[in-house]
Amino acid sequence: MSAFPYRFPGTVGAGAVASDPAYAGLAPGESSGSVVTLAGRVMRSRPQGRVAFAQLRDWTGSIQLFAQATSCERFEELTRLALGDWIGVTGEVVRTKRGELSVEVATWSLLAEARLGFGDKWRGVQDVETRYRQREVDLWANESSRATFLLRSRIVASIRRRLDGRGFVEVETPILHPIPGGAHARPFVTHYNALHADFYLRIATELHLKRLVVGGFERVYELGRIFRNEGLSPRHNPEFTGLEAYQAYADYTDMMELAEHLVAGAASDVLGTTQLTYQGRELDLTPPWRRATLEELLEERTGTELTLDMGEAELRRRASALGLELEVRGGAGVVLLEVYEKTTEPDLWGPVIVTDYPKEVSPLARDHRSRPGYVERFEVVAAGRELANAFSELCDPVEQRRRLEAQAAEHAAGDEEAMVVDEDFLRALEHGLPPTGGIGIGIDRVVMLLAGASSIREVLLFPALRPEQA
RNA sequence: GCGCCUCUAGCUCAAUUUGGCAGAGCAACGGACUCUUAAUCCGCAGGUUCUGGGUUCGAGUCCCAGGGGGCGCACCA
Repeated sequence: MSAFPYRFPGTVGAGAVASDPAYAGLAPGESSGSVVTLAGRVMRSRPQGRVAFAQLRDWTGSIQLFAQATSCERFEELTRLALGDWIGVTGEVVRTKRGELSVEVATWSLLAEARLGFGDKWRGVQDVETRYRQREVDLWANESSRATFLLRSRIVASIRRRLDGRGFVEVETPILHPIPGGAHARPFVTHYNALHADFYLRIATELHLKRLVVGGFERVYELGRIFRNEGLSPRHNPEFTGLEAYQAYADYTDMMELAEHLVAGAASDVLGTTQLTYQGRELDLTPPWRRATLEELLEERTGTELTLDMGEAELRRRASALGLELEVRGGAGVVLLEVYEKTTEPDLWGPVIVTDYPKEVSPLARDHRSRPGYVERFEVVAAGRELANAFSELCDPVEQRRRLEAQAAEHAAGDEEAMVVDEDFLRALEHGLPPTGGIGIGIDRVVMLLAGASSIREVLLFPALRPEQA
């Protein structure tokens, strides 16, 4: 039997009481006459003989507790609480003689003990390993961490609200895929015992979502976890949150506007502005964002003209002249993209909408309506990082089969990240995919930008880490 | 996978270039205090210096191996 209560109903937020305008006019030493009930952790304790002060913190904020030996039940016991103990209190809202709005404790209950501490009361917990492995400690010890994750939640809510507001329907598609598809990445493999078959954790939601557009879901999105079997870095986690949205009767130019609407909209929803500072540098997300072709940006950055038309040999020659050692195999499109990613993308502060990618590196995007060899695709780059990837979707089942078979040949030749042929997807296209625009947005990276985080681990509650050995 | 950096009390950090008794603040614990704000004051404890070897009269410090973490590279079209 535990001495702790099973419930403690009727609480209001500490932050709400602290900022309630009803108490703003309360003079030092004055009582409000209103009694409130709160619960949270004791994060500071300043017993002082026959009176005592403490800070009570819950997830809405904190407020000072005030107690007098003459009016507070079990006063001595209250002053001996450990920092971090959970308590529930009831008392009158007062302002102390020194002017601090407080709740004068009349009755209280111990809800749970904290047997371990929450770090240095001034500096918190700085050790990043502890902060990642024991996030529950980090959230109490470091106010900025708590703020970041509350911000993340609001960003995700903002994006959902804006998509819902435009008539998009949220769906959930399988995470376990019999064959991986929709992106160029190595998958995690798992085994399904009942089917005696290996399955793959999804590397994208693309193919199922397009099948839903075929099924008549004209505006559809999924916001969920994607898994890629890749290395860890400050910008990569093996599981991350992706948004993919598909809109029938739209093309990639519509997706550009949607990207601006969602990202700039989230900024203004959660920060109240689209002009921010990231890593000490100004970043203005106010739409419209600059639009430029990949080749324009390449030439701006390198001072060298590099186009698909000049062919693989010439592109490789010019890349060498720029001092690049390319190890990629592939044609002109692969080389062009590689040079762009090595020389230009990391220095694009943006935000900029980078358009018109080589068809060779975009097996799911529709041919450009006026530029042979290119597809109607763009990426949004901000702070040197890719935030979004979008295209006019390839609708032609015959062309799509050709592209996937080419991918499958690459896969068979040893490229583990190349796609394989997904017959279910191709059959769906045979039923007719209308003109459709699609976009994928890396939610973690958007959160990083808006939260000012330099590492993706700062915006993931439980980032991937090596298991500790005994 | 490779390179560089890093690991000291529960937390935050010291420990004389160039090896010489491992320390402080906070937290905890005991006490004082009727308005504190990182409360203050008195007292008392607190260590496998990441692990295992080695060099040395002597290692937190130097060397080797291993582990965790950070950053960079690779990977991530």
